[in-house]
Amino acid sequence: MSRARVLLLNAALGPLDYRVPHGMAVEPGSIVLAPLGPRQLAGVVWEAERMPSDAEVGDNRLRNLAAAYDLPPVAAPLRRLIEWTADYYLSPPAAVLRMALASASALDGGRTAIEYRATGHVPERLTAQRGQALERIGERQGLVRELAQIADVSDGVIRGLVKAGAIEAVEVSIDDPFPAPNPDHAPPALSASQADAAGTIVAAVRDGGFAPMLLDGVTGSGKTEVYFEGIAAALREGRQALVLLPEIALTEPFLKRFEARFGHLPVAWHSDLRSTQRRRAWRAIASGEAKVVVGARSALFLPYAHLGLIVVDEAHETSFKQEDGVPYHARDVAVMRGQFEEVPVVLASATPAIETRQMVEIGKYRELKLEQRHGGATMPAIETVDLTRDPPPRGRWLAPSVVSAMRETVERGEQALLFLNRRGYAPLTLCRTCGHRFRCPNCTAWMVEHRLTARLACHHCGHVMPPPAECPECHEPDALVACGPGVERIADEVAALLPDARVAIVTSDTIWSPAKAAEFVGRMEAGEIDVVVGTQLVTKGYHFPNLTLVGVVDADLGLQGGDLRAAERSFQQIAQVAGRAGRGSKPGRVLVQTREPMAPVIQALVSGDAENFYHAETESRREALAPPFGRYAAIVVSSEDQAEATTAAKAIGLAAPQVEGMTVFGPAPAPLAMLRGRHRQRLLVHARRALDVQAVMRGWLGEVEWPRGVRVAVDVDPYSFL
DNA sequence: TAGGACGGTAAA
DNA sequence: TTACCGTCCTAA
Repeated sequence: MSRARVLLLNAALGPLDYRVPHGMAVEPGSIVLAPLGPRQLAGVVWEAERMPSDAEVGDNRLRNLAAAYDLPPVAAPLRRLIEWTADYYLSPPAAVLRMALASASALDGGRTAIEYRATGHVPERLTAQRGQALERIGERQGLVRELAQIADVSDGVIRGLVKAGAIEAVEVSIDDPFPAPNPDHAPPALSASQADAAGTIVAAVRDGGFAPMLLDGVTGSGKTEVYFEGIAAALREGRQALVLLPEIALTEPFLKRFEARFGHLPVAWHSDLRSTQRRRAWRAIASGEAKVVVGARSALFLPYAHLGLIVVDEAHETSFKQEDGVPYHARDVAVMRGQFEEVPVVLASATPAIETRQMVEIGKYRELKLEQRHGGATMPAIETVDLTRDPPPRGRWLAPSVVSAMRETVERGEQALLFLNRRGYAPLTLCRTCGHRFRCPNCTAWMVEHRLTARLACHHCGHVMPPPAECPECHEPDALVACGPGVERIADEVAALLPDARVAIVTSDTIWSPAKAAEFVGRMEAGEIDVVVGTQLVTKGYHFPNLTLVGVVDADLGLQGGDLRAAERSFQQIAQVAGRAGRGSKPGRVLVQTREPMAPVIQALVSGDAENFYHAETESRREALAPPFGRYAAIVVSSEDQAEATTAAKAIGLAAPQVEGMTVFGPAPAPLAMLRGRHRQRLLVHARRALDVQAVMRGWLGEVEWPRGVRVAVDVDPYSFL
């Protein structure tokens, strides 16, 4: 009897055994439909020996598989990746599998229509009309109505011929195919160092095999053109290429550049796709028809038919770390996928993460360096503006020197960008009379005022309320004041200072779709915007030749909170936003407002001596055995009931095993002690590199029980300590 | 006694 | 996760 172990799309369940009915052929990787209780669920056949199940189920208790989908099986490298990801991030394999089978409707088939064509069989009763129809239709194929028109007979005649067996129905796909990008459409003229780097990537793609590379080039050095050559090589080899971008807002400029280079658009994959687009893209990826896929991190787990290259652009971006569901880091998983698929992986960044630099250092990744900006552009000069010496007037946030630089820039007909990583108008609303602060009822967070949409909003749970007319505590009217700046408030300030300047606000509130991003890019390029005020959304990817001034409104913002990566992240963010300046023929200037101009991060930016800063950061991490020299894992215990969360967290803490090389801190209230109505306690686990911390934690958490309302989430390699 | 809320458990 | 079952409670 033939049995199959199936991993179903049900995160709560391990693999289950089924009987394979007669006439059904399955192999490891086959996508199947299996009965589960009263329902049917999709799943994938797995090697039984790799997916141990708790107890063997006797043959007599097995149920038959309901169906095998007519789809290519999930290939072994992807199955290994799913196992690895589940194992490393302590997540259910089924939850990872769900990301691979991303679209339930994709399994059921593409959009089809029924067309008809002649079979060659001559019907018994061959009337004049039937004869005419068959003669005129010949080899042609089409809908009943179309054939009737061609033959100049009524629909009935055609239907009669179908019944008589002279014409047959065929199911055809009516999804338009994705046109294949052409590697020879418009090859670029590369600089010597670009050509060098491109040559290495091309060779790696041609040779095949796992080859992790860091493409480390200053902002504006033309990294995209370089890895495009790798994509061209993959296309010539008849293989697929995957490009991961950190934000869907960045896909738009990418698509334009891609189309200019390859003549056609790549296939886009992101959370904003409509279900029909998603289904079509998934099927094209699985069949191999989709040659180049550009997408957000979720594109990483798709079942590529012949993958030849993976590119992670802006690889230092923290948005590659997924925070909910399976908490994986797309940059790290991309490298693992490259290893299992045996294909090169290019991590592109102007400001690589310390983890990535360390891999270069120990010789695991090859480094491709681009030291110069492309096309003769120079790196912008970075200057500090000491807010303690050159302070803005009361109630304003732009220092006089920044204002005059901005004025000059706009008067020259050039564009300026002000960067502040704070959405909305003001981060806190306060009652001047009684001191009441507006806080979110569900989270440990202030309600942020948004004037554009006229409401207060919580940035963590989405709770909104209308702007209050009076203080809810003391009922004093006109006593409420907005505290601190957000991008909207800076935009107001710019409008007051330069009344004629055209100001655009760029945040996830205004750029929430690729279409919106395209519109913004278009207005920027057409010169319809003088000053952009934006959050981290504008720090990367964009290329505006006429943008010559960048102002960083608050460089100290990112250094708060004592996060282990705070200094590194500040450096990356400011270096990236500075990199938007002077990308064309005109030189760029960057003004960084800070209260601590002597802080190492700021000094590193101003002096351009990043190496020293990185070296110091790396050494302090090494000393603290912080990543990548050691590992952290966070255990977040949450419940709607505060006492329940605390009790469960304590129980987990008490059950912590004594293991050499592992230290457990906490429990303590998590940094956001309340989030979306759930009280949160956190334990932080630190482990030496060599320790199999996942195995220890599996054993540990497997022993502890907690009540139904308590959720325990493990985050391996957490990014937000905040 | 019907019906609903809740908790426990099986699903192959 | 979802479905189902038993228990307990309340309303009628």
